Amino acid sequence: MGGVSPMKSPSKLIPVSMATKSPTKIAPAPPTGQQQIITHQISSGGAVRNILSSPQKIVIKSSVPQPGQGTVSTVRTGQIVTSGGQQVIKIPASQVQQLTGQPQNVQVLSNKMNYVRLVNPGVGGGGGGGGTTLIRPTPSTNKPIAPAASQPIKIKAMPITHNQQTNKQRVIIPVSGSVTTSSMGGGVPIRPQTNLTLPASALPPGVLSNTQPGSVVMIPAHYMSQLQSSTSNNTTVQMSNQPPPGTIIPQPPKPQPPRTVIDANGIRPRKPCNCTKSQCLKLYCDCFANGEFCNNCNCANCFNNLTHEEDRQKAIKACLDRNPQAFRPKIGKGGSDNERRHNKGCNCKRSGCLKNYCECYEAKIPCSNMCKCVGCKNVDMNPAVERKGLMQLAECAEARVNQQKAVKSKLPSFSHHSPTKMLLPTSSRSGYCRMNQEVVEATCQCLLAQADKAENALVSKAQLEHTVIAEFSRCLMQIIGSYTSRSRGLGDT
DNA sequence: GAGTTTGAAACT
DNA sequence: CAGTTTCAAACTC
Repeated sequence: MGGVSPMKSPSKLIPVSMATKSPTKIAPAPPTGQQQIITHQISSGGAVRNILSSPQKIVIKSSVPQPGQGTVSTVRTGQIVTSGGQQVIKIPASQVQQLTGQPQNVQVLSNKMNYVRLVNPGVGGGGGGGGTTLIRPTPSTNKPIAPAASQPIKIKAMPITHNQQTNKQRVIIPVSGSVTTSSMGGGVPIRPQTNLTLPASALPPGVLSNTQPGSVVMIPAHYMSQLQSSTSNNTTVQMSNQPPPGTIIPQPPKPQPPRTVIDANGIRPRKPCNCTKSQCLKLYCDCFANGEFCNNCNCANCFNNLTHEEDRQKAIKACLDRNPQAFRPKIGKGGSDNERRHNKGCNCKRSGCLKNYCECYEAKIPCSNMCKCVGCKNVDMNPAVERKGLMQLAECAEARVNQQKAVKSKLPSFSHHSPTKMLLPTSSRSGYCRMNQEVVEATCQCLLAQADKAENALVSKAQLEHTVIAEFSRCLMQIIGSYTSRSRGLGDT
């Protein structure tokens, strides 16, 4: 079978034991339904907090354009507002200012992977379509409002391309400029406007192209999420903690209990990483691999933050050089039924793909023919379940033969090998071949032929089953006979 | 919580 | 591209 179990058609199996955690390296399954209020917690002392501490107020409205959009809104920082059935995220202008040193306008995109983009006046971003919401800074803010921020801000929701699988919202904050927005209804995908040489599709969030006007900083949207959650608990942001202007250092506030709360989008918040040697700039780091800044992590010597943006970008580029798909979701849609599957497949050897070491198992999807795993038990349990039963029967029989032979020859038992990838002696270079697809299919065809034959003969169900089982027994003996004869041949040499 | 196991990523 | 090393998460005790 060429290393692939024929039973690994991607679909429905999900072992009962898989109920626990969301994959950390893998984008969670897409949430359903409309946008909901995000409930991430905001950390104390992190970049987010810094960003949020400004009294200035910007409303981000993210979602499908609806009638009623386009009204002018005045909001308070940190508030979550429902307007016209939509959720409104309020982002303090200082969040941008913290990052860029300048008042910024904000653009929010889409309801999944959203970006906020701040561009120079005249740089314009903006896309077409969709309604526009004008947002004004709240006059009652207790801080002076920067001139640029005092201008009404137009915000349009806009769909973002790619990353549909991650369902994460991200914010792109350009270095300076005014506000442009585009709506979800046909907006133009946001791309870095500067000299980034990476393809936009490969650009992970958090990439800062440069600090020139018009450049764009992409900020993982969980910052925004965190903002929201923090403000959902405390309707107003604590302004007293405002850091000095210009401080944009996302200090990963350390140890926090693992967040187990699932937000309203159905997304389990990312687990904090614990990287110690990678500086969170390699794909070992889940945060980095997911294109996110570290936040609330327990990592040491972390460079995956805005203060090390240059290093971070280098690392991103290095990763993309090695693998242009490095930042694409590992779980994609595959097959005719469009079910989730691991794009690369796993390579598990010892876990049987039944532990979270296995990325497929972790993502709660059965292994597919993309996988090169050994001893895979993370197989589809659906239609082919009967076939699988037969296969397992055959495999168990083979395993017994192997064990007996191993005992006789005092060789290591093969019993640890995959039941679905039983090794058979052969003349191949490796010395073994697997019970391959051809054998399985041939066996199945034999069984089907016998079943058809019996069916046509109008025999009883019991007789039909007996016929099939007898045929299977014959096939099995043939397979085993083939194995043992070859094995003898090999063993003698 | 320390130590071990595991497999992906990185490296050679 | 295969083999090895490094790394961090998962797991075990």
